Amino acid sequence: MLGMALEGSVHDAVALRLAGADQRYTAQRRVLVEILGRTGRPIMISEILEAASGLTQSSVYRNIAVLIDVGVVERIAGTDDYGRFELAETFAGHHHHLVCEKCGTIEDFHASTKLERALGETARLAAAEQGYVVNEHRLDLRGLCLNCAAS
Amino acid sequence: MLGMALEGSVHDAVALRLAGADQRYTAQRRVLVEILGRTGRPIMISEILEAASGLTQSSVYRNIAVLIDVGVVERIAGTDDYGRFELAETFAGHHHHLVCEKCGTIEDFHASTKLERALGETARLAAAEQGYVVNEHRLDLRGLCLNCAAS
DNA sequence: CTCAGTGCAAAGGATTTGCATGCCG
DNA sequence: CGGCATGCAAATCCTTTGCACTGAG
Repeated sequence: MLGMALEGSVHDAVALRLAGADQRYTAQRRVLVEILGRTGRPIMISEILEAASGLTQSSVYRNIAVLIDVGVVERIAGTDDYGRFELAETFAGHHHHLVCEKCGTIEDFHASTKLERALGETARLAAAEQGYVVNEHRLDLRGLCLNCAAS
Repeated sequence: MLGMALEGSVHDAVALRLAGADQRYTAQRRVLVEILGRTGRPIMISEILEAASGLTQSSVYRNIAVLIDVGVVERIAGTDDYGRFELAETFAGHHHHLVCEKCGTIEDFHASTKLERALGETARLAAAEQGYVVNEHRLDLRGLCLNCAAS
């Protein structure tokens, strides 16, 4: 599983998005998408730098910014203030996060259809009540990951 | 409404928390609690400094840290990386956030009993499936605030 | 008196930007 | 060739910390 490449369709879709913004799908950007896609949880810049050698910190920041601009990557805020990044829901599918309050690690999880329905309804209600234009919802469950709960 | 003081019971409870940690409820800390309590949404340090004159930035950071330590204040992460702070749920009541994706402002809102029940159930399920110890849940609705939707 | 609390200035640390060079189209 | 992409280093900006002073108990 590890080391396996992402489906080509993902890269094609990303290339399309970049092309639409007159941006190139360079080797480094491809590596970033590959890493984020395989990891399956939001990761920090430092983790990206460890995952692949030969990447420069500033270029990673710049390329992540570009990928965010074209809607391929999303920035996730956890409990600490280290930025974490993952593929946007268009590519990774709709999901939510389990945030460890001790180590800050974030994992993905999928909610039940029932809950998603309730969330959608709430979004509509809140929008109606407060005049908000609600684009999406995010559910975070905070607690201790398997690792931190043990120690 | 604005300019109205918080109920004394809030200050009493805060004083108790601080005393439990051998900390004093100083004038400046009282001002912070007063501001956060009246604002009713998570605000940035800069907003706190504007809301009251005579506060020093470093002292505000330090006092906010103390209040977080004793569980009176919580740090909220939005879309930008400016830290935002509000009274903990023990004092402000359980609620969720409407996050404006344009200006970053965060507003509080309360969810229906039905949704809260569904959220609790989801937390239990996720905990069971992933071995997580879930302490709390957070629901963010992302979109545009009244102000930004207009412009 | 003693020690936490406060202010001011300097230090930290993640993130951003300027600039010269490299490389794709 | 032209312009975006990249590396390196310097600059930013929120936040934290060192240190001396003040004030409450």
